[in-house]
Amino acid sequence: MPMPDTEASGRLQTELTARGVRMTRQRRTILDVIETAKQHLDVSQILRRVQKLDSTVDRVTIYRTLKLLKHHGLVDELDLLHLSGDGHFYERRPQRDHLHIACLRCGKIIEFESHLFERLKGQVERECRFHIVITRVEIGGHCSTCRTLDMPSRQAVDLPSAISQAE
Amino acid sequence: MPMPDTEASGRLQTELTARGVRMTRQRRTILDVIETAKQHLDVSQILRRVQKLDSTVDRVTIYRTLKLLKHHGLVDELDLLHLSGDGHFYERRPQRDHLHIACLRCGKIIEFESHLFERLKGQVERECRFHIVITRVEIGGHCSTCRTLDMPSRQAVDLPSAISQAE
DNA sequence: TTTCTTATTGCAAATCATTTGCAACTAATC
DNA sequence: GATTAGTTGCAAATGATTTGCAATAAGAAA
Repeated sequence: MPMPDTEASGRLQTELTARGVRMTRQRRTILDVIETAKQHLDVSQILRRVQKLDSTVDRVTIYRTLKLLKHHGLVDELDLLHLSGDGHFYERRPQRDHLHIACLRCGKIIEFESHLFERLKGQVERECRFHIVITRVEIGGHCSTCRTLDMPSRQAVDLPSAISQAE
Repeated sequence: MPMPDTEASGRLQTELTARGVRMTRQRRTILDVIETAKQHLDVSQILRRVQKLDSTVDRVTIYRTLKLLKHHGLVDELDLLHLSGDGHFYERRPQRDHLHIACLRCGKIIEFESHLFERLKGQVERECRFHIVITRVEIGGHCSTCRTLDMPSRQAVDLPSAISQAE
């Protein structure tokens, strides 16, 4: 599932620099990896890709950079319903919210935008007198392909390993 | 934030027994605690309450029982936007889905049901040809009280998203 | 009820993701 | 180029969750 390619490459770097954050060789590499990712990456995947470009970068630096980005609201942290363990996944924060729809059988992640969700947010803001800053929607179930295959259904939550993080 | 008190107490136990799961003294206590909880509990909170009733119960047993309940789809696991660390919170699975709305300043959790969300799910099922099994919606922002006080709370100081978008 | 089989438990140790302390390093500023 | 505060890599610490194992107890059968 490709991520919406809505932002110019290098935007994260621009954003951070504009906010007075010091730009290092390591950070540039990490930002580049996140920015060009076609899917949601977890820390280990980011590390692997970063180290292909610069083998000296340490895992800790990934953590620190991700924390920085989170604090600046430039990436979102997801856990995709814990489909594959308790790790977290990261994506550039998009301008429009989208739902993450995860197939519990094959692990595919679908991203979905909907005006109904926008209306739902409006309802929450009005009826709860709440100012929404961030949203996260994760939906689990069975995708059309897996339903067609009609495999015997396993317990919904019983397949932590169904998801291959293959790259 | 009280949880909707829609299910008869003891239902978890009934469900598990019906599925042929062995019922132990420890499990009964743990199920009881989860079932009568008025709020979302994390593992430590569950442990504390369980040990008030039976001090011999070990933390490990809480983990194992929660895993059991998850596998049977009887509880939902939330992380409430990592408002307080990376721990997980648990609640009985409700019959109607609800949104979790978390105040990034005071940490209050509001539960909200909406027909718009039901429509949104219908849209996903139709347009993505997807069969929904489980949903999780977590919304972060500022509640009416905190907006009225209009004062940055120190409690929320290390909340990633609180900082990011507030400015 | 007593026996039997097998799942469950508590404890200790292991594992896994993430964080922290610290000395060496380096980007941005003068 | 010198200065300084922020950043890095490494090793060790932390915190949540899991696992190995021997002892125990639930539920079925006798």
